[in-house]
Amino acid sequence: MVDTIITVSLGWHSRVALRCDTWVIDMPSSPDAERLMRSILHIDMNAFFVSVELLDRPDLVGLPVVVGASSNRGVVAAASYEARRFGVRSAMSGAEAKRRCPDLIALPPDHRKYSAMSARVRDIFDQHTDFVEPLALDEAFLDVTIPAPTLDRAAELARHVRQQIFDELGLGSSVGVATNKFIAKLASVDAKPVASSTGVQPGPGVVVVAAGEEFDYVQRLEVGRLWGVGPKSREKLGKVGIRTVSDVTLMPREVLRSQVGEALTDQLIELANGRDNRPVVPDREAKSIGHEETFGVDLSDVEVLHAELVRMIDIVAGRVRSGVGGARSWSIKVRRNDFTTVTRSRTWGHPIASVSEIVPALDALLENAVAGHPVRLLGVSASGFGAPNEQLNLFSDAGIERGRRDKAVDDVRERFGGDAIRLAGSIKSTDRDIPPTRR
DNA sequence: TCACCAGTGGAGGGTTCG
DNA sequence: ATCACGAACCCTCCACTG
Repeated sequence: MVDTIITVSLGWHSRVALRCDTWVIDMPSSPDAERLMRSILHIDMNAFFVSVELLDRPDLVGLPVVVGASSNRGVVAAASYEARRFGVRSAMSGAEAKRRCPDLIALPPDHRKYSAMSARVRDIFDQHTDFVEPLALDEAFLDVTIPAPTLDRAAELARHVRQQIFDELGLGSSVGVATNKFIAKLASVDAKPVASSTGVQPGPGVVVVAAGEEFDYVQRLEVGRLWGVGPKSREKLGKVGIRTVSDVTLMPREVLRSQVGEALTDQLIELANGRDNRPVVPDREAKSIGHEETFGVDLSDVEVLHAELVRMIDIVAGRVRSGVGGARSWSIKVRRNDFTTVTRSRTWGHPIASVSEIVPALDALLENAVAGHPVRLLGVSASGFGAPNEQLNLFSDAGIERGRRDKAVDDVRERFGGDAIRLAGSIKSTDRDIPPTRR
């Protein structure tokens, strides 16, 4: 587990960092709490998608711009601060955004562009620490304890990184500095610009929550600000009179547990006291890979659904093969037109990724999941990754054929692009030259 | 035969987050 | 009835094992 051990001397005591795992502190004698302190940064890009687009469209700077929501069906993926003045928020429907701000400019999203820019931001982070944990394209945690053992030094570093991102990439960001992840993330919110109906205030850019002030910092916050408390849990907590973070610290453990369960209770108590000992984990590996789509119109035709299923399995299996190679568990997800959602899954004794092996199994689950209802959404996902067992294939001709075919498909796509080849099973009967088979 | 363990792993449903 | 998508994680039930 431990691939690198770094020891640094920090004055009269030393620290040992176990890479990819956790922090262990070499503690000589006195029970000085400060000794356990880490320097954590939460860096959040300001209106990231929009800001990236504006680099190519300087004419739009200062105007209300959103990415996404170009059709009335889509939602806002990111909004400029000028757009936020009108109450436009991310995840808002396009129709609603347009209603609040009639002059809104909506740009189509270009995910590849944002990924590329995100990688450049990441390069800057990497110059300052090995401990970078991305949360999304536009935000990350950095453990900078090694270059900046005090929060003052960390704040200095934060200002430097922020300046560097602006100078080299032309993008704005906000940084929270604290002794743990949770507090750092809260602080980065306070570091952001503020858009009100009167105008856009710049915001401090870097906000530090000093060591020892974590508890006071969170007490007055609304309970929904705690990580893991969404609308449902908020509702449950409200039933027992909990509205603020402070209420959580005053409530008996058992009451919390009865409302939100064991795991969340433990987490809430820690966070509500301003504590959070989760390490910054670099290079987190994906535990599942999936793909799902909501159809333009609800689908009822079994044959069409089958074709869609094959298409999605093909997409996911391709990604799985290009990763670890195979997955033991494969599941489908069906959302019916009445919004009920069901999942069905199957687990194999060994990892697989061969379409011809997966399709029949998931197809059998599909019928059961659909149960005659029109389908609004269909999804496929894989988990339990591992290398597929080649040995098994060697003993059967069919296995060898399977392996060869999937490999051939991957190769064609590699050279000629993802659309160059499709599986026959993913072609709807109406697309074919032959009439649909009767069922 | 019943009850109880404790642990493990699969299934299926659900919540949260960005 | 907040919309889409992708992922992580949690809870509960259940079967199996020793």
